[in-house]
Amino acid sequence: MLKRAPMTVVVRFAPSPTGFLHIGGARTALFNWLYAKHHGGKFLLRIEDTDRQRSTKEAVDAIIDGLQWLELHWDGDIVMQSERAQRHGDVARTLLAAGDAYNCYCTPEELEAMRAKARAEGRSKLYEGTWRDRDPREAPPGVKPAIRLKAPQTGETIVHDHVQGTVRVANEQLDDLIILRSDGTPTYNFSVVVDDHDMGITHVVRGDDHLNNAFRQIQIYRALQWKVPEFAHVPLIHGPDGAKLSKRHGALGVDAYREMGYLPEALRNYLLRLGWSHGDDEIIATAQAIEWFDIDDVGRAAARFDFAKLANLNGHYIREADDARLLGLIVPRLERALARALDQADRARLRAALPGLKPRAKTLVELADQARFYVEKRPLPLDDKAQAELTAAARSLIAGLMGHLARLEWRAAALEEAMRAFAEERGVKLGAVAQPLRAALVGALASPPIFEVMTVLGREETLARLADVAPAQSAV
RNA sequence: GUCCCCUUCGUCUAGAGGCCCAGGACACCGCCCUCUCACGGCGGCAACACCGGUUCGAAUCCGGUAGGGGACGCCA
Repeated sequence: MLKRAPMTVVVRFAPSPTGFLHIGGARTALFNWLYAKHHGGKFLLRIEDTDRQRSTKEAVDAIIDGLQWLELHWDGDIVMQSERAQRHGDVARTLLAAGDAYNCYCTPEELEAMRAKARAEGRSKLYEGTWRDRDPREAPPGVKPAIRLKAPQTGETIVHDHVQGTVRVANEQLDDLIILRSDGTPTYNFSVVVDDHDMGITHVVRGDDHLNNAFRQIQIYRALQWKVPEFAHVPLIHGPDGAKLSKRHGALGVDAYREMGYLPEALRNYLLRLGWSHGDDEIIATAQAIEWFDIDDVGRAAARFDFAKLANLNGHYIREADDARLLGLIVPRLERALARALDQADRARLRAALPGLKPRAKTLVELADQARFYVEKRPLPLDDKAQAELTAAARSLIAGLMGHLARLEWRAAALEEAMRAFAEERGVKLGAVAQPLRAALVGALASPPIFEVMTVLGREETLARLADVAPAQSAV
């Protein structure tokens, strides 16, 4: 007996380029990618651009950029569905020749009437099979026919779905779908089947808005006598209010998340946990996800998008991120904000400041924002609270401090020791010294530890910033 | 309207008949740490949609109800 070689998994992500790569699509891509990696299979990319009206080059680029940013790399060349129209037409005509499909000469008006009638009668089958058995010689002259599949009229079509379970529908609910339009172009459901077959797709993992399409597609596979692939229809992502995700709540392109300062690994981790879990684990590195992921474990219910949780995860990954990498990510943001290029000294200072900045930011936007004071040119802008903190008393206290600072060894520990001594000498708490210093050095009342700030800033810059707020010479 | 799917804390989820008067995480609220803000630690609030049934026993199985979602194109 012939032993079949273990099936190699081949999956695909097949977006239609009518907009950016949105977050739901990103998750579908992630699940496909993880499934392929887990099984040592292939992850292919196919662009479904058969709708020439709505497909754009920009959208194709956005999808490619998005996948690359998320580090979801595909295998082989990108398949452009539009380039396969000839093949689709050939297969459709094969079906026609074999009698498994037929020409339909109905006009749009006739179809519209049928639809209205079906709805009025509470039927889901819209096309009545008018031309299914009618003699083609009765075809009205001058009307170009569309080709319809001669779908089974009895029995049922069953999908053994890896996520949804066994779903069945009576064939009498389904009508004869068009596979080739009257202009000769293939329809979506037909192109998908031909392409998935030709690409050797073993597992179709996609959004569950396609579950209904699976029935039609299976009928096509059967008519063609092709092996039906495995299916896994993953639930859609909803907005915070439970309604379909809209732009307002996060149906943004992944490029928007990048702009908002999220790290790709954080987004991957977040998207992974939306609808899938591994016990109580929350922080799951990609390598670990590849090891654990199985499409059968994806839940069937739609999940709501939650920015707070994404932010929390992002904070975690920022803390874990390499300083050099973060520096590279925030420099362009700072240069934009400051409207000037950062030099080596600026970069060195930021690099030194990063360990203290990291635990305080949830996004790169926050990180850059909080790092800004380190490279701001004097005189440092002070926010309202810092302004209020710098009372006359606080300013003269700073003036009194400057003399000490000029002589100190410039190390955080030594600075702290000296400040504590200074505070004690004056009979005040350390905070009474630290907060005015922070106001003057940072321009705000929240920052990394003030002695660390002073160390990173250096003696010269520190004293200069203090001098900027200290009362003129004679003050004590 | 028709077909299909879904329903555990506010949110993401664990849970596959007794381990659960339901566990974790985020968010929120306290406390601790502390020069501020974070991080971190500790603690708290908070859910099995509803109604029947099966069973000695149900979040887990079955049926119904309600609510939500998706699909119904010569769009993809």
